[in-house]
Amino acid sequence: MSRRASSRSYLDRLTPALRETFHGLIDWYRRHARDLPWRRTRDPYRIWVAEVMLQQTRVDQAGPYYERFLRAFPTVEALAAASLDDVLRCWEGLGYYARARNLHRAARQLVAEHGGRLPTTYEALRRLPGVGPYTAAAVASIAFGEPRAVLDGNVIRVLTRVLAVADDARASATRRALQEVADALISDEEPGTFNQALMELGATVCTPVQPRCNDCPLREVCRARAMGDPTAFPVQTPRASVPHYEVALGLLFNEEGAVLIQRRPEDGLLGGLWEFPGGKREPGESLEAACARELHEELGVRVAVGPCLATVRHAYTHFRVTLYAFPCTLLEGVPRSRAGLPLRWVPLNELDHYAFPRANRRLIELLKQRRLQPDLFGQNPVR
DNA sequence: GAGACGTGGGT
DNA sequence: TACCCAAGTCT
Repeated sequence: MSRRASSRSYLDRLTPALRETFHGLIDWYRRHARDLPWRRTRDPYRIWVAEVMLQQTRVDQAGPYYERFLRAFPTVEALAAASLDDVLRCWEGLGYYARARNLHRAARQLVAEHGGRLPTTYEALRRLPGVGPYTAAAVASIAFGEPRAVLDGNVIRVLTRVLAVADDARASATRRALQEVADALISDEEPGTFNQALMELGATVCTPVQPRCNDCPLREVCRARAMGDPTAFPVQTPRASVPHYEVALGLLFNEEGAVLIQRRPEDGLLGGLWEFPGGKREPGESLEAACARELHEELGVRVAVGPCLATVRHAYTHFRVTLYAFPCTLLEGVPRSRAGLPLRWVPLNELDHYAFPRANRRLIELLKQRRLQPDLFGQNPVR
């Protein structure tokens, strides 16, 4: 079963009949393609934005963001001229915020060095921050007609099923061999359409669960279907379970009723987004103590911690958190970020002007609902 | 190469 | 509830 990684290949499974059937995907696509916003444009910038938004993101979720983002930043120049905060605010809720930071950085790079135009080749696109093999192939083929095969989750699923690939689909040797197959199949006349056809098939017919094999144009040549259980492919190793953290957040109000927020470092998790100060509870520590300790460590102040006002649970990719929000009263000191992060006092009705992580935003919504019960805030009036 | 990096929907 | 995962990229 296992071969030397350097020699792994599935090209010998590409029979003439199978190649012919794959070629028919372009016609299938013309009849079944969904009408999606980014399929109505030839503008390379718009196609680029769409492909970045679609990384690890469902079409239904990206759709509204795509429209809104391009209204706000209709051109490379407009995106380059915007502040990162404005870009992140537009991206809030879409996740993987490095995509927005890289898009912004790449736009500035293009304006500074490339006349604000997108590169027209795979190799040149690949050099832009946030543009990996998938995005470079997608933009090069769809916007510029370059025959470069995309290999995304959809294509991997379709190919491993049709060819009954029993190797771990996440292994790099398998990826390379599948890329080789996709390169061998792609249409030289309509590479962009072929790429989208293969992805569309994976997204709408050859789905992870309950694939619609009876509607599949590849059903006659699909080895997985012949074997009886298409969902046995792609073969992947199960993920490890994720840790769960408890995080105490401090709601520190000033005399005007504004609350203190701080901006996260621009690299790493949720980079560049704003949040309430706080941090993880340590073993044997109460949540209230964790809140006071974190505010002391981060802001150099001593606070009295009131009763918990709200909790939010949230699942990230590789861990899980529960947020606990505590109203805090300043006892000693003036808040200053020890890490040199930007701090700001913000009236509750202006929190919408800042990009927050989803879990923080849900917390804000809960607190707004309780504005009519000022006693909940104890000695910290909301108004 | 393995792990970091978000979020929402489906089962 | 808990787990899976979706048009990936970076380090």
